[in-house]
Amino acid sequence: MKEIKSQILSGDCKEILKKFDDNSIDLIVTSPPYADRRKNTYGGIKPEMYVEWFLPISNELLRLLKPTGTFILNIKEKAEDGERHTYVIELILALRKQGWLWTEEFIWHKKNCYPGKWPNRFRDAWERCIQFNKTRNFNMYQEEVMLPIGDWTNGRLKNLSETDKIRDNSKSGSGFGKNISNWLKRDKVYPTNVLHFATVCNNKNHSAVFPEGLPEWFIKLFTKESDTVLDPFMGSGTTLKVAKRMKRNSIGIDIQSEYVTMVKKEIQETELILFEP
Amino acid sequence: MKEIKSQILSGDCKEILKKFDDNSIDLIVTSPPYADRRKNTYGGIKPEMYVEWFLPISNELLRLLKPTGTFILNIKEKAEDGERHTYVIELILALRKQGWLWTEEFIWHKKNCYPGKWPNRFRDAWERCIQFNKTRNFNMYQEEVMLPIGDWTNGRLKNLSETDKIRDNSKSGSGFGKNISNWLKRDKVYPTNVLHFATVCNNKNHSAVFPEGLPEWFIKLFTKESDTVLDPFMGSGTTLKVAKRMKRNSIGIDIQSEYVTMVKKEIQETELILFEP
DNA sequence: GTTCCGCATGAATCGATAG
DNA sequence: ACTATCGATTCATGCGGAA
Repeated sequence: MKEIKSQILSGDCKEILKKFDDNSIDLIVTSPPYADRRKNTYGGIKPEMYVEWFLPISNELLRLLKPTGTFILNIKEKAEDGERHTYVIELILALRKQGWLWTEEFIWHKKNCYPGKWPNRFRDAWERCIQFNKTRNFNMYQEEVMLPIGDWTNGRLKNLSETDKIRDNSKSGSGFGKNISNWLKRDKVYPTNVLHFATVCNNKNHSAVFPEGLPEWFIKLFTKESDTVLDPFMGSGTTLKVAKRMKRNSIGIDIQSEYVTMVKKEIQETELILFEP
Repeated sequence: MKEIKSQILSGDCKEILKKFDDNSIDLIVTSPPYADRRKNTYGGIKPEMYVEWFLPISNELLRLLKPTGTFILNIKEKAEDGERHTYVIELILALRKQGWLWTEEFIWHKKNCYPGKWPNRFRDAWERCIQFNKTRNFNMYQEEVMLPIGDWTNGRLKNLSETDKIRDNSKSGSGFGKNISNWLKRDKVYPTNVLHFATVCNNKNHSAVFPEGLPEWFIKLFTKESDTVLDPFMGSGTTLKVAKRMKRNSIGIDIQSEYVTMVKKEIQETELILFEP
């Protein structure tokens, strides 16, 4: 059995990332601090400075990602003074200019979003999970994230006549009829680019920014066992915990030492459990 | 009873819009031709030219929208050569520069999205409904789009025992128990910025780009009766039909005269039905 | 009057082939 | 090399006729 390693490092990822080799990471899943002029965590990056602040970091990420690797950026712009900020879409443009390919934008639909009421807007129930790649030949293991097929098959495809099973696509060319018999055996479908996950609502002081299901989905989709996953803004370490459980090597970085201490402790506890008889 | 008017005009909206007065429209809901789509009907605007093509039109829209009005733009960028195009997010930036406020981005989750399979991406199941405003003091009638609350209340009511129902009935004598009627009153909740609508896929005549529920939702939310709704890219006229049914005045424009003829006919039929004894 | 079932269709995307 | 066309792939839904 190959050993799985979890590295947890304390400090500014802009500097720490420089220590890692070129083309060594299979997947980056991260949720960087959002621009916010009010809060003081991470020094409170101002919206106007966000792109400028992020580009040196993403430049390192581009260097150390494998050509077959993927970068998933979970982010959502804040509303301020009645408008959505533009720093996220400006960041997309800047990252493309930096050499990234903007492959896709997944929507994370937060089924139980934060409560609240405002006169000019409704509750924000979605975030962007933006997919960037270094090349067009990235790894994607689509079968790993297939879903149970919709209920419509129960009442519909259950009992097709023999003629339907034989029927080819001579009539319409719509394609549906061609391999109709395949559908009888099928019980799974590929997902879409809209992901439904409930938010985490724990009472701990260090709350996770996303539920475990979110990094788990991307780790399944873009890596295999023994691959290496990086989260340069580790926070409470959700990505790391999931990576470890799924037998992926992982690297987590955070500027706040209390997070680092906490995650190290939790990961060690996991190790103890894993090696118990 | 006030008369409700539906104006249906044929031609290039860039020119026709010039005829309308400043500050005369309460809501614009439209789905312009997407880049490189509908080549036969709109000539297929090249992605690189999209912003340039749209800005003169949006300039007119800005002029004729009331200060309290709202502009909803339904659009989605295509994937090409392995990447998402950037013209939509460039358009957002350009519209802000033109003077629009980017208030919100609603997600239309298409539950029955187009099928297909590719090695590098999943099916695209969402579109943007981008909200722009002229001022921060736009009208928003949030109560009009409240939703029945989810399983929580349903389950609660469903699980009430017979004795509970009888007991409550005996107290009030009004058919519904006091407690139950309280639950019913509280049976609504505000929606979020994620909208779930199936796409239109019937085997009827000209197909609509969005289901009636979509413009209906925005018309409820941003207008009241006798207000005026505009769709400069009318197409099969979904927005117009819904506006008429909801007693809003409406203006529809399309460059294709066959669409104009068709919608005119359908709207007239609606009138006949409305005025029948 | 329901329920069931056949059928067509949809702002899709990629890769190969042809001009 | 660059563009246009075509085939292959895939899934949830509304409509209408039948049971």
